[in-house]
Amino acid sequence: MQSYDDLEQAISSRYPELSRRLQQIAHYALEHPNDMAFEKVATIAERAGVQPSTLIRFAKAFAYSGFSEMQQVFRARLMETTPSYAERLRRVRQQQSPEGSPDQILAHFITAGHHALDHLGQEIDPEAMQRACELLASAETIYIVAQRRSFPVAAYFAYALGHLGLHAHLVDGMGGMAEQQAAAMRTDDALIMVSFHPYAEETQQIARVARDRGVPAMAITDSPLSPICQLGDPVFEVHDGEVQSFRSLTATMTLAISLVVALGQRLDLSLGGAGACAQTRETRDRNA
Amino acid sequence: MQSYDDLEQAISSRYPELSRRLQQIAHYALEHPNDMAFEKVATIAERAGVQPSTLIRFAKAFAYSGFSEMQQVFRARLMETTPSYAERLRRVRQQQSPEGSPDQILAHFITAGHHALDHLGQEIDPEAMQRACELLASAETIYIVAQRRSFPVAAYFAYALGHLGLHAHLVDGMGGMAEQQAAAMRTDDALIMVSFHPYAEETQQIARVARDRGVPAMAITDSPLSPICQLGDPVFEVHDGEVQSFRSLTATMTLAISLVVALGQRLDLSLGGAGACAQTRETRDRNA
DNA sequence: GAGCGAGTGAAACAGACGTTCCGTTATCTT
DNA sequence: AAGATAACGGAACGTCTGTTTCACTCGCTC
Repeated sequence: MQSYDDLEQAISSRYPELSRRLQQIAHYALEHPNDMAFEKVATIAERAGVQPSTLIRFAKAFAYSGFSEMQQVFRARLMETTPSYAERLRRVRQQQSPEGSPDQILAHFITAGHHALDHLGQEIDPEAMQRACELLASAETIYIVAQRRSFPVAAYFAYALGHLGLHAHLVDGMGGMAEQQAAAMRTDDALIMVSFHPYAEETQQIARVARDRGVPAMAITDSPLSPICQLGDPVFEVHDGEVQSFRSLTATMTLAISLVVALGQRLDLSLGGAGACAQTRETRDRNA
Repeated sequence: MQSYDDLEQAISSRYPELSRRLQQIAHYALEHPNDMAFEKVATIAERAGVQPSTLIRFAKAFAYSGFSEMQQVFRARLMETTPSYAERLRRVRQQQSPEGSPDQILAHFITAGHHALDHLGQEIDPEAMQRACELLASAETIYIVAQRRSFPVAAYFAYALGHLGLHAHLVDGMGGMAEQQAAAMRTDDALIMVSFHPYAEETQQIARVARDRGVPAMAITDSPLSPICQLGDPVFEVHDGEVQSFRSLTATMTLAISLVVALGQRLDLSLGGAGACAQTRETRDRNA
């Protein structure tokens, strides 16, 4: 029982057979693992509303020699993955521009990526994701438009949606035919727009075409002031790290894959179980 | 001096004026903050090679009432951002397949992204990044090849390298002309290959052409068993999260942007200061 | 309802801990 | 070179901590 995972599981599973006071401690331990790691027995006992001796009984009930030995497990939990992550976040907060050797630059973007992912989780509206899934699930054909720096995201959408067996059409503007490609959109289709500052004109153009033709459109962008904000619904605002105009697409790509997988699950469910599952597996083998 | 950031900065800045033993402790404290948070005075003293009393002198030198008070700062550091992040990582380790509502799926990929970034930092060889930069810096034209799921990475490379003012050529195989496009490669060019399981045949084909023609080639792939491992140098092995065959490109894209920025910095340096800087800024404004 | 056993609370104990103190050593000044 | 000052090592001290012990209570069984 040296890992916290094991201990946590043991506490959970043996909870019912514990005595009342021991349950009280189990409750407190799982809810305040930080206290368990740092505080003295007396402090924890007081906060949990038990006697210090009961804490030792608790530890012994889980085969530790005493409380101190159990406390080591709670401390190890804080040491395992944490320090490097928190450490690096701290660095980036202080030093904004990446400098030095290539691996220092890599370390910088890794940290910036962590940051972006954290924010992504906090800022995305669950209800908007739900709406986006429904929008895409009911579309006959899905058009995707994104230029320049956003283009890799579009390429990813096109590839992944194709894998779900959906009709996905990448409006790449090849041969200057973007608007002609977009002109084929119908009201039972859907459009995915991705655009970041300074917002390529071509993308806005197609967004307006979609609005005029009544084609439902969702958007991924970087600011509520973005011109495509009024042209899409739902709109996802993503804040990726940016350095010297080079935007890391970490958060954006994560949002993209999440949408695709959520959509895939929704389609599986609506088709119902086994058959759909087989279809997914069949699709899977065509990967590159 | 209640935040770890302040303490760290104070230790760094006052380091020169400290006595020899106190410097010894300063060194140890910054390198082993975990020990400082958890271990007893005697343990830390032994590991740092000083007497316990010296540790108290150290703490008092930074205006703490004693060692214990200073230790609280090191402990607080571990509590601040940690639990949620480590907690989520733990969940993902247990539950591999994402299920549930769209935002739960998003949360899953966010955590997987954190994971992938952590590993990226540990696994990438700094020396290989250095070599890759030199390779790309000295190339006349940079060719990029990647198919299907890897294609978004190639698109990103092509866009970003173009922004550095380099000749970047995306071998997209349009119209089945991939090999003809590749045939233009010369020995003073360079090739970037990106390929993940199951390794598109077209990419391997072009990799062989490059080898036969003596064109230096770097590779990003997902396994040492990948067929392009022997065809490239340096080779970067990246382990992105994968769910139901949908590969999150988080780590790969982070590596890509890092390479590009490191390369950009190298070019700036070799061109020398102001002029190159202005060029970068000029390029910046053309972004989309 | 009496006897039994596990569970619990509170105080006592032994050991460890952080801290202080003082003799010694090193470093810089005059 | 000698003194003065700061730094240091190591032992001693008093406190605090984890643990143990034991008396007591509660809940069950016969």
